[in-house]
Amino acid sequence: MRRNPSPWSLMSTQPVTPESGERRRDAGRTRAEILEVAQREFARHGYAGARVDDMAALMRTTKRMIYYYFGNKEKLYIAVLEKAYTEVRTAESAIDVRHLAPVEAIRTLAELTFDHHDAHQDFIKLVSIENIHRAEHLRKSEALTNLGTPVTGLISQILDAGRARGDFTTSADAVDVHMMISSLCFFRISNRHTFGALFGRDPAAPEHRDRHREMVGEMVVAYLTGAGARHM
Amino acid sequence: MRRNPSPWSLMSTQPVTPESGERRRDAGRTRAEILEVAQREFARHGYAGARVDDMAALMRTTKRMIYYYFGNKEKLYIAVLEKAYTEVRTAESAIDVRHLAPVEAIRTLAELTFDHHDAHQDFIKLVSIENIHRAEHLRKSEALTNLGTPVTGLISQILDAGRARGDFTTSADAVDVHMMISSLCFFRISNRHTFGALFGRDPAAPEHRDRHREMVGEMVVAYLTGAGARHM
DNA sequence: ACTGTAATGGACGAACTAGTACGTTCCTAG
DNA sequence: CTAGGAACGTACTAGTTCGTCCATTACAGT
Repeated sequence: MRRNPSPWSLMSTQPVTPESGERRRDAGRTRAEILEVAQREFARHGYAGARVDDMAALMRTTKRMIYYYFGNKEKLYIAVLEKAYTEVRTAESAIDVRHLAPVEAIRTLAELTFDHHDAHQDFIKLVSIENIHRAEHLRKSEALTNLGTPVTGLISQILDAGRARGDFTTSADAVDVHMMISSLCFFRISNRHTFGALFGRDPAAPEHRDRHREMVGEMVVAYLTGAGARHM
Repeated sequence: MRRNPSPWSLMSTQPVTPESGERRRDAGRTRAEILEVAQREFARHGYAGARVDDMAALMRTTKRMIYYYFGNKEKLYIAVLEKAYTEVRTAESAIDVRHLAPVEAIRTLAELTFDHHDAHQDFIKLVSIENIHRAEHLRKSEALTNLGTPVTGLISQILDAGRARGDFTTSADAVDVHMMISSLCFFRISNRHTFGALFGRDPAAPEHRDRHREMVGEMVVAYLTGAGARHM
């Protein structure tokens, strides 16, 4: 039942014996593989729908190891969430648009967010699943609740700079702007299946990506620069 | 274990004995109550997470009746989906913005969509759940796949009229515009829990509703009327 | 009243599923 | 080389969960 019988080398917690080929026992590799398979299975079937036995069958180790390293199904799920969120946050903090003028900075930020969502569809599924469960697992994780989000700070700076230059007319607040950008990037991935079934067009299909990316950037910029305003 | 032991009268398929008080046997009422409870439970726990036994405990009838009327869990779930989608589609087809000028028509459509999402959060959860399962149940329902969506036709008309008058500058297509509007309305409900946990603000809280409604309308109008354009 | 049938209830079973008891093997420190 | 613990595998269990069997009751038409 094992898959991928070919030799391979994944991350190892023990830097000793680096190039020595294959190890029979490698806690780091086993842990990593469990997390990898678990993420795929949870994303595919939801929390309750994912089966621990099925995960075990998809791994090069046994179910016993899942419980050895993670204790129970919920802790495994939380570990998957933590890993996924941490990766996302790492990528997010690498964004640097300080060298750009406010309008192009916010547009670039929106487009990078777009690309990031497009490239991490499993993560989006996990977030959707977590929302169905009212974020009860996310709230149990100190690692995640403490992990602040620097992106609103960045947006706040861009908005201030844009208002100072007179480019932005709205009094919009950073959290709201971030929410709008996320909305536009998230939906076309999260709802691609129902939307596709009802409208005959998979919104996450590659042929729409470039057009949608530009639309998202345009919408955000158009809103902030205040066209079509119904301001008093 | 029964709840609500008080007498009541819900919809009945048999119009005979209308005011005669209580009926012991009423297929219509039983069916309706099963669907009602099932919708709540599926929305709360997801498809796999919802328990048929739990539903039965929440009803004034027994689990046997669920299987008597719906056959199995999946068919019950599909019936819930069909009911929810049909209700939404009915409300949607009642929208009439033909008396408005294009700009205000699209803004009103966006705001009505916003209010509709805000008022039907259980439906949004069902859609999220269905997307986790790649819309496999939705696709099994002829009633749903045949049910075309008139909203894109409406948007198409508005876009044409707006372009004819020179109000709209974009070449945006109706399905894309509908997707953007849906994105903005859907996300703040579907992701309220994770977003709220990470940013300390529940985006679906009542105190943000009016501001967000206006933001959504503004974004759509601003985009279509083409402010901040990076057009070639 | 009477009878066929739709509607209903309760108890049960087979299969599944999270989690564990216990024994074994590999790796490394000393 | 050799403990001793970390890493691992097999087989199992206890509880859950979907679905069904069979008996029973209310209702409508005659």
